[in-house]
Amino acid sequence: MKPIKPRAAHQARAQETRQSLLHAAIEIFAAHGLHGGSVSRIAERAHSHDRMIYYYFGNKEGLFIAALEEIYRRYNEAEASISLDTDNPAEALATAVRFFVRYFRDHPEFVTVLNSENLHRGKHISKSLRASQYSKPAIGLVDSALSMGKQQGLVRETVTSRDVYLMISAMGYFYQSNQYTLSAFLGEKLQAPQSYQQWESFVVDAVWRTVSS
Amino acid sequence: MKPIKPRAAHQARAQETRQSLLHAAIEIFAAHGLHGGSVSRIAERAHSHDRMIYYYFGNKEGLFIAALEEIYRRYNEAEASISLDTDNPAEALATAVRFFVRYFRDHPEFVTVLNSENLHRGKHISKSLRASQYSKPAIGLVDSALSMGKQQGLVRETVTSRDVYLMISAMGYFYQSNQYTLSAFLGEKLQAPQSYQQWESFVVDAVWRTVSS
Amino acid sequence: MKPIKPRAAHQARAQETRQSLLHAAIEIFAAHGLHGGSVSRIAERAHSHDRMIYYYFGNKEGLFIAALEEIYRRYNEAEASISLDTDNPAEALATAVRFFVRYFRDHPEFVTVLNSENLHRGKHISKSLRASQYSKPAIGLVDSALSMGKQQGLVRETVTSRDVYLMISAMGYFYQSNQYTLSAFLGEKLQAPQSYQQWESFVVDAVWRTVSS
Amino acid sequence: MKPIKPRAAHQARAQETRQSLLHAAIEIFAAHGLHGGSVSRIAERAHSHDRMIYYYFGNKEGLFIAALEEIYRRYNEAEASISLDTDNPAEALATAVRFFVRYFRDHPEFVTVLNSENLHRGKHISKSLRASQYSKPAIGLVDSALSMGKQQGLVRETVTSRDVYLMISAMGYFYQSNQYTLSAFLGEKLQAPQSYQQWESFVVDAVWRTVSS
DNA sequence: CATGAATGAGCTTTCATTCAT
DNA sequence: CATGAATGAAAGCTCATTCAT
Repeated sequence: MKPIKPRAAHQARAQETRQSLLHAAIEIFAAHGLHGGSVSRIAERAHSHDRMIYYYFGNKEGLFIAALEEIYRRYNEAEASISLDTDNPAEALATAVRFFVRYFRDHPEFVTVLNSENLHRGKHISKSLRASQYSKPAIGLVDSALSMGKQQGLVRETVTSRDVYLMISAMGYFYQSNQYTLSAFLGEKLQAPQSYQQWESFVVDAVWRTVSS
Repeated sequence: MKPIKPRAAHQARAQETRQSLLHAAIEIFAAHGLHGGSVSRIAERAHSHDRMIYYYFGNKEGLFIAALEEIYRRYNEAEASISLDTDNPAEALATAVRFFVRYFRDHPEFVTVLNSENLHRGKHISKSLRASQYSKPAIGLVDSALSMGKQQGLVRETVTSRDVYLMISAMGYFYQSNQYTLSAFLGEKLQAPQSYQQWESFVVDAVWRTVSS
Repeated sequence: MKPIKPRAAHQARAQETRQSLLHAAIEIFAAHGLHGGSVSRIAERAHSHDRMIYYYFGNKEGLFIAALEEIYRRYNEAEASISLDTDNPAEALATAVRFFVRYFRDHPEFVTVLNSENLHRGKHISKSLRASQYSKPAIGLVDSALSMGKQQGLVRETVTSRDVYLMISAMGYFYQSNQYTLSAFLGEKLQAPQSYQQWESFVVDAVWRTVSS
Repeated sequence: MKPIKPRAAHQARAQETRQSLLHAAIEIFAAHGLHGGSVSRIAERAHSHDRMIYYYFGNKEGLFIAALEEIYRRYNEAEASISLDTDNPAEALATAVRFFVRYFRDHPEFVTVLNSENLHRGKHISKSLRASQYSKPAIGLVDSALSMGKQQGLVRETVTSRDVYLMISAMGYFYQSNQYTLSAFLGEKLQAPQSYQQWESFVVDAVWRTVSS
């Protein structure tokens, strides 16, 4: 018999190392960007060594691409767990809006890592094969809510799910992404519960007013 | 008599050096972020020397703060040049929307530098005295359009200019800021004239539907 | 009966791995020197793994020693295949000269690996037991040609085979070894067929003029 | 008056730093090759810092190129100091031979650095503008001795100075360059005074026999 | 016989910054 | 007002090698 257990244990520890490096990378990249986050700090946070990053991901860029794929994977996973009220289009859309807005609020690493990627003009995501496949589900959520509304005659036929998805994302993402400059600019702490609550309601309302007939 | 002219010439040259360093800094910070942009590259692009950055701005942080103030100054300056149609609220608001959306599109350095600042949790803008004074005018533009609309009974009384300003900014800013990841995500080049045009129209429409009574 | 065949097959595969590592090592060391050639690149070229180098050769130094022995072995093997014209000393010497000059030209790995070894002051060859036994045959070739010539009264008695061997080696080796700096220095591509041909003829002539009475 | 002294002092110290780095580089590169010699060890030996190498030479490659130029410069300088006996061609040629053979013996750094360069296929020397101009003088020495001999009818007309220069260089260079492998191969310490003396005499003799009519 | 995982030292290079004039 | 020289820390990455199965 082959020594199946030892090897399995070996691989398990290896996966653990890889995963902890990846998680640490997401945290560090989220906090300091691609340039600001150093491989040694990532390795340190993962209780591993610089060398392992090169072992598992080739180089820093490979690690960043993996981090990018992972945050997209989580985003999709979270979105897949949402179930919409199939009878009430307005409520379904509101649910979708709340999901997106809250996701951006509760996952600042998603926001900052994407900003880093956009600073680099999407150079890494274009190298990723997996990342592209993550797009459809997200739009799908909005699409199903809109389709429902169109069937019931509550949503205008000319509205496209692409525009509405962008609208929702924009309003949720920007509020989180630019919270610091906006807070200074508006003289108001945007992350205060009251401020946030007002904004969420406003977005739900704005989206429905925009799409409804 | 004092040699007043020579000193003036001296100061003029000094201002010139300072300005070219500042402009170069904005370009470099916009392209590579705060960490990615090195002082030597900035000095090189300005056809000056590293040392001059310390001479005029103290350190890299001081230069970044100055850059931040400068892009806000330009933003305000541009906004001040807009005049709204005082009779037609819908058109006035549309004009404001187009101004913002286009400003973000045409000034990517504004977007990327602000993203950098937000990555650093607004650490620099809070140290700037000038930056805070730049907030009011921008909102003022939206505010005047909304006030006009409210007077004419075309805009709902409960709508706040803060929310509408955020809505417009979000939709214009996000489209530019996240263009690379969105393009990969949606499988569509967002900066293509057609795509952009559709988006601009959609934003104008969405804003009006949101605020109108 | 013992499973003799399987073991033989096993050993054959092992020898194969060892050999491919050794050949890869010679290529890499020849191209980049001892320091420039890394064990991982050698293993990669041999379609094997770093670990195998340690398995078969102990460490990088052991591999280099083995490579050194191997190129000497080949050198000797090639020399053993030469048969000289026993009647004509001049022609015999010319044949020997051509063999050496061409060997260095056609086996640049011999030249560069030896240079590497000399850079390290012969540290490895002194550890090799086999290498020392490879010396006699090479000189023997020159020696037999000279002896023949002396018997026939065509070669001066005071000439030693050691000096002539060095002379031939020097002229053949240096031309190959220093081809790049010489080409730059002389403004002439030494490896061009014409240049090379002229040189070979010159060496044949020079050697005979030097030894003949 | 301008502060000419301070600046001069400044520049003097700077030149000193640059020179000590260059000299250290030649020693280290000579001892360990391009790859084997690390910038930190070079800086250390020069009582300076790594950073200064990049300040003065751009990168390691630039330093190596400068080192290459320097050893060629010295080689030329030494050659320029030789004066040949204008009446006696045989003695003039012997003087030239002795100069070259002894130069290679006494300047092993010239030999090993050139070997390093040839290992890298002349990639650096081709980037150097100065190096190419150093070629003519060296050949000139041989050329003048041969011309003299031809005028006096002592040297064959068909002999070219290129071939003779190569012959002399080869025999002097190879003896030094390959001393360690040759010593192991021949079972004789080549750098022992007796061995060396015999070789020098042999080369002087061989060259004259080769060129004389 | 073979291999995936891990290690620590070292590499070349770039960084923001200060010194001395 | 300006500059060349110098600095130390840290960056990303590769190295030869060993461990545990």
